[in-house]
Amino acid sequence: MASLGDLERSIMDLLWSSPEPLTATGLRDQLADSPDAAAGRELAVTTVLTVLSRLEKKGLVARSRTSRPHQYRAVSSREAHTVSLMNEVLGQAADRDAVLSRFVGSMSEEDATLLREILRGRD
Amino acid sequence: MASLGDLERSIMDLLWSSPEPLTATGLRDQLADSPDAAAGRELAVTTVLTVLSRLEKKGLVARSRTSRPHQYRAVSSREAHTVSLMNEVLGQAADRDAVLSRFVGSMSEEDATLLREILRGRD
DNA sequence: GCTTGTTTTCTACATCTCGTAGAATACTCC
DNA sequence: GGAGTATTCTACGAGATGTAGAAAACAAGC
Repeated sequence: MASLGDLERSIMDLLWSSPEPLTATGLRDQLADSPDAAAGRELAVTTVLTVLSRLEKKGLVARSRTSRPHQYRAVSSREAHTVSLMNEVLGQAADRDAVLSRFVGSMSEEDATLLREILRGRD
Repeated sequence: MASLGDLERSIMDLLWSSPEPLTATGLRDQLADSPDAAAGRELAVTTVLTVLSRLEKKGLVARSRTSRPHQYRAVSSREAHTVSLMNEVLGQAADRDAVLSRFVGSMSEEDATLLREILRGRD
């Protein structure tokens, strides 16, 4: 349940960045304006709607059907999603200890320091 | 470059678990014996060979061609692979700080303790 | 060297996902 | 109830994956 296609990701990026829900047309316009190579295209609105439906089915997007141009928003934040993915990956590992150990070993000194602080804050 | 299909994963699991390199036939037999639902099937050897070739192309498997039944082994350990995936996920996050923070927040007290010890050991 | 059994490569097809969008349908508002 | 706008249905191409037969390559004995 992890991977997203390029367009799916571009759309999620816009939704994650937007504090307000967006419409399909709004998204289409933002995609066209985006400097992002993977997104800077002139897409049909139906294309965006199709992808939004798929994202909704995947549980990443929620839509409000009350008003007519439906309003779309990300179900969870980008960070929450990233963490879900990390936990998904970590979850299917038999040996958490070894994985976490290697994970920490693979990170930069800055990240390690950051992690220490986060752990200090946690209770 | 992340996701693996069910059969690919079953095969990688066997390779990761085996201290010795395995042959296609050996893998086929182990797959047949496996209680794993996703793997407990009678596959043709050619099927296993096809998947092994794909895994080799993905850089997950290496094979020795010197002797005739080729010997296949995982290029890196299961843990190393898991960590790669975690870093891949984390790497595409703009805000590492927020992600790591949430990640730590999402873990159990045991894992947090584990993490503290790992960080203590690290220098 | 040729035959035979084994192993590997080539080729192929079905299914699924994703990008893409036209056709058809559903709404809304005047 | 039209006209315009928005959504759903349907569809197709490309790529990934599961699956395996046909063909080619190879090893070993005769």
